[in-house]
Formats: sequence, structure tokens, C-alpha cells
Amino acid sequence: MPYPSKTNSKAILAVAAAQLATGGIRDLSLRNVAASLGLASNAIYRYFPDRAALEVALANEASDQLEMDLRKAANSRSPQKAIRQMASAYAAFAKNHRHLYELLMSHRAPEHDATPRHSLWLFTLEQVQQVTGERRAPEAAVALWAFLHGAAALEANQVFGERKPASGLRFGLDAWLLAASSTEDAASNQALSGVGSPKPSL
Amino acid sequence: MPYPSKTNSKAILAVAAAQLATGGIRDLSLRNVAASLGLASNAIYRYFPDRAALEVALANEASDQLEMDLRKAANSRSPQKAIRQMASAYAAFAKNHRHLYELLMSHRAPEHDATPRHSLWLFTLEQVQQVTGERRAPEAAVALWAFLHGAAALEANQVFGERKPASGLRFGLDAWLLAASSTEDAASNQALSGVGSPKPSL
DNA sequence: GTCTATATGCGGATAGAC
DNA sequence: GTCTATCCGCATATAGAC
Repeated sequence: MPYPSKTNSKAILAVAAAQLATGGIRDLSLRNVAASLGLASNAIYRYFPDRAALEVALANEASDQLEMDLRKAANSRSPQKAIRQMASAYAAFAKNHRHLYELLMSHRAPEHDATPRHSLWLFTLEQVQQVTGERRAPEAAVALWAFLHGAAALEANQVFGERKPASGLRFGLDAWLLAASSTEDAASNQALSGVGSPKPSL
Repeated sequence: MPYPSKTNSKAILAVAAAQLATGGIRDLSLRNVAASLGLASNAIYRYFPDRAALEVALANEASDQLEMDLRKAANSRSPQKAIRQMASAYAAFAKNHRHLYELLMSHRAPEHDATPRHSLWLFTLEQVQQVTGERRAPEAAVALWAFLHGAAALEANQVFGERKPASGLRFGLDAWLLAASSTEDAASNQALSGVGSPKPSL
């Protein structure tokens, strides 16, 4: 071959991920990726039609990686303990791969989501179900994910500055487990009961 | 004066906010803002040293606006009801001003935060304190904010596609109120008690 | 079929004239 | 305070070398 391949999709993704890690999504550029691989500025287009496609590929990689971390964390423990371990793993992933995580979460899901993200959702749902039962699993999983993502985002952007959300993570997770472990009637009745009882019948 | 003022900071911010609302942060450009005001491409630099400064000003405006909405929602109600109303107002703000909200939350807080964001935090803390008492207020407020932000972000990015987090918002808020209304000892003991009791003594 | 060379248009940013 | 002119980096598209 006159022009043997100097690169491939995996190598491009690796370099892109490295640049994303150092500079954030705004600083990621196809030019820099190509330069890092010793290629011309636009050689990337043979592997990814445009920048958006590269971002999608990165997000899918991130999703796979996160799911692996969560599966490890949830392995062979009690349901509640599994949730706690998953929460820690989730927070750790968001912290250690800040920009990659940001990219993962800021990318809208496609219409028919057969992507790695769907797999991630199904696994989470499965784990939550062990705690809440089948009926309340979807809403509980959404609530849990919302909380975990929010905590990760707030810490990443240091919204609270000095006041770190570390203790807040504990509080929120305890609250979720408390509600998830109780019957739905007890939980909602209690929460709606209002002012009167500072010490409910726990 | 040979070149009288054609604009001012407020007008620039208004145009920038409008462009942000339609196209998102990536599409906001100083060139377009200037063009909308009938100015040369770089006239903005007399009012904002660079693009980042304009974004900070927009974020501060957003923070003020959100705080006003939350204050209205919390006005003269029971503590629990105030929290519920604030949660709804928060979600509504994030939904109705999607890109502005995103900008607000994605901007790191400065070192000594005397910005509108600090005021927003103090007000939230004050309201949470009505429910949890003074001691647990900070961590509870962080947890609440994390959950609300996460729910807003997930919905904005449609992470769950069809499975909308509307019911998840209810579940999470109920869980938070349940834990916030109980004593800290009861809450953490219950949550840590683990596997054995699918139906705890509620 | 893969890479290089090149061109267009859109950004942010700066210098200096008026 | 606004203007013209200009620079640099970026994504993108096309033509052609090998």
C-alpha cells in the first residue's frame, strides 16, 4: 500500500480522551488530535465524519467504563451496601474523569437508545430493584441518579466553594436508602404529614 | 464626541441572554451580539474585557433571577411546603431558562464568593434550616441542591429519553423530606441497619 | 483508500485611527 | 466609544498525490 494507515479509531479516541482530560471539552480540537498523532489536520475525517461523531464515540466509551466501575462496586454485596458502593464509585468516576463524565452527561440520548448508556441504565435499575422492589424501582432509580449526578456536578464546579458536598452526599444517600427501604405508603405518608412530628415513629 | 455611545452593559447583556436562550452557550458569539446591536464586531470589548467576563455577568444575572423565583415560592408557607414549592420553582427555572441555568451551574465560583450565588446559597440554607434545625442544615441543603440540580440536568439532557424523571423528582423530594423531618440519629441508624428489614418500623 | 494541500467561513482578540 | 484592519485558531469541504 502506498499510504499505509498511520492510525485507527482506537488510537484517535485515546488521544482525544487524553486531550479532553487535560483541557476540557472546549479545548478539544481535531487539529490537536491529528497533530498529536503526527497527521495532517484533517486526517481524522477518514475515521469520524465530524467533531460531533468523535464526541459521541468518546461518550460511549465513557459509558462503558462507568458501567464497568459500577458493576465492580456492586459485586456480591447486600443490596443496600451495593448501592452505597455504587454511589462511591460513581462519585469517584466523575471526579477522576471530570471532563469525560461531563461529556457523557451533556450529550442528549438518541431516539432509540441502544447505546451503552441504555445498558448502564438497565444495570442501575436492576440494582435499585433489589432495594425498592419492582414497582418503585424506576422512580427510585431516577431519583438516585439525579442525586448522584447533581452531587458530582456541584463538586466538579465547586458551586459551594469551601463548603464541600462530601457530608451532603452522605445525607442524601441516607435519605434515599431510608425511603427506598420502607414501603411506599409509609414513605409518602410520612413525608406529606407535614409540620407536626419532628420525631416520627422510626 | 465623534463616536457617541450606542450601547451599554445592560443592553449587551439583554441581547446576549436572548442569543443564549435560542442557541445555547456554544452558539453565543460576541460578533453576533455586536451585530444585533448594530455595532462593529469588537465594540463589546469596551464593556466586557473578554467573552468570559460576559459569561460571568450573565451567570450573575441568572443567579439573581433564580433567587427571586425561590423567594417568591417560599413565601409564607409551612417549612415543608416551602421546600416543595422551592423545588418546583427551581425545576421550572431550569426548564424555562435552560441554557442560562446551565451557564449558571457550569461556572466555577470564585475564591471569595461575594457574588449573587452566595446570596442564593444563604437563602436556601435558611429555608432548609426551618425543616432540619441548625445543626444538619448545611449537609441537608447540599443534598437537596444536588438532587434538584441533578434532576434538572437529567431532564435537560433527556438522559432517560422516554422515561421522564418527573416521578423521580417526587420520590427524591419525599425521601429528602422524610430524612430532613426526622432526627439525625433515627435517620442514619435506619439507613445503616442494612439487609434484614424490608419493612422497617415506620 | 489514505493522507496532503488548500480554501472558505466563523470565532476571539488586539492595535490604532477618528 | 466606535470604527477599520488584521491576526490566529478552529471546523469543514474539496481536489489531488501516491
